[in-house]
Amino acid sequence: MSIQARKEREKLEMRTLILKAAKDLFLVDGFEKTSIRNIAEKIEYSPGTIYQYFDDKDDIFLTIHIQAFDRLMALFNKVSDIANPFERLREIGKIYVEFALGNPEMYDLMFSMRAPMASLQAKKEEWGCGFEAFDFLKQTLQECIEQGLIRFQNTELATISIWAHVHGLVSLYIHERFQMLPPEQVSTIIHTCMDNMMELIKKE
Amino acid sequence: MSIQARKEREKLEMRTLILKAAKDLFLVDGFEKTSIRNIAEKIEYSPGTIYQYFDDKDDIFLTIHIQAFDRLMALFNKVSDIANPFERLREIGKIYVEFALGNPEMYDLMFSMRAPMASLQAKKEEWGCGFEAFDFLKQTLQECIEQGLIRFQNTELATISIWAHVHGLVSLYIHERFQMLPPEQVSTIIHTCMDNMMELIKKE
DNA sequence: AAATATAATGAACAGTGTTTAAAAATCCAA
DNA sequence: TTGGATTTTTAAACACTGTTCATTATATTT
Repeated sequence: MSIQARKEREKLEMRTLILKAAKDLFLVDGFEKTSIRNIAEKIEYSPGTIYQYFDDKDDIFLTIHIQAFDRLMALFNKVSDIANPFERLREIGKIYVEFALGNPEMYDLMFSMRAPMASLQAKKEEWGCGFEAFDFLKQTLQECIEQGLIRFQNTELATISIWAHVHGLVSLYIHERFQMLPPEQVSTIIHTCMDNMMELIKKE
Repeated sequence: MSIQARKEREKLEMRTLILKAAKDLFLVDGFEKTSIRNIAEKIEYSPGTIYQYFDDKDDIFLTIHIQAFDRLMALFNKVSDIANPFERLREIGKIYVEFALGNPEMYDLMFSMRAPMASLQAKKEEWGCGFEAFDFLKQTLQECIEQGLIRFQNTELATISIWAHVHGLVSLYIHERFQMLPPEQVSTIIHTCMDNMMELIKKE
């Protein structure tokens, strides 16, 4: 069964090759402006070959989408051992903002892109990492509430509210909607907003 | 000068006709999936004609964009006479959420769409309504701070923070990122989050 | 009515995602 | 090692896209 093993390995290598090329192009030119022909050209294969390894363009997106959530989740896990949930929350926020600002196109793919979410619905079983990240935040806030550290009673409400707040900040920034502010200050303003939010939700 | 006046009127009517068709299609199928040929077909003209009235697809988008902000601003003006700035803020929030949830595609065009923002930059002088809406919120928060009604010191920070919070909520909803929640509850959860936020920022 | 100016058209260009029949490469058994 | 079966890659084709432009049709002015 050695030759079959190699075949499967080669198939996987090809998939990885396509994914890497696609991701590079998505992050530079965006999802819409990246064509299958662009990806094919980059890996020096014909466009048709790509359809041997992926159903369609959305399938490529979906796979990258899942990988991105795995990456974010890996970053979150680095602070999972912080005992104080409020301090853990602060670090989660920092990681989230850093991730978003450092990978704006990827963040967009993860939290804003509209089109391919429908096809993601279909393959829901493959997609668990998104909920995982949400639950990680939720768990931390649960502990915050239990220890009476934040001005919230309902865990789910707190999770959504805080996530929405941070998402709103980075989302408006990424989509260039802070044009009424001095461009060089925007990045620091986001961090000030984060600190401010932490103070706002802190009990006492 | 009557015939020239009529010509100008006809030109404007044609522009309006194109804009209405484009808007209808944008809101149903989205910006990317709507083609110039679709718009042309809807108004029963050839695709080339559209380029007699608009520079390109982005130009059509930009015009609709401006009109949408005018509409939002008109809604805001309805509550401008509420004396208590905190209550005015509450109503602004309601209007904003209602507008976003009632016109999700249009909201997307206004606050999330990435591509055509670049060409908007170029025609910055025509675009004042966006800043107007931002300033309206800012003015209200300024009054809130002056009267010691909210737990904020900095007006600009408060404006960005609150805007981001609400934008985050409606944005995640519109982009279908609340799939971990029971679908039928999502809408009410957003409103609960809004009430919660108002309580959170309220002083005392 | 003829000349001029304006507006609408449809074909053309270069691009898109995707499908498919044919060609090339690989594998396996004789 | 060779020949047949399988798999993989390819290029062409299909139906689209935004945009441009020479031609045609319409309307206005002389």
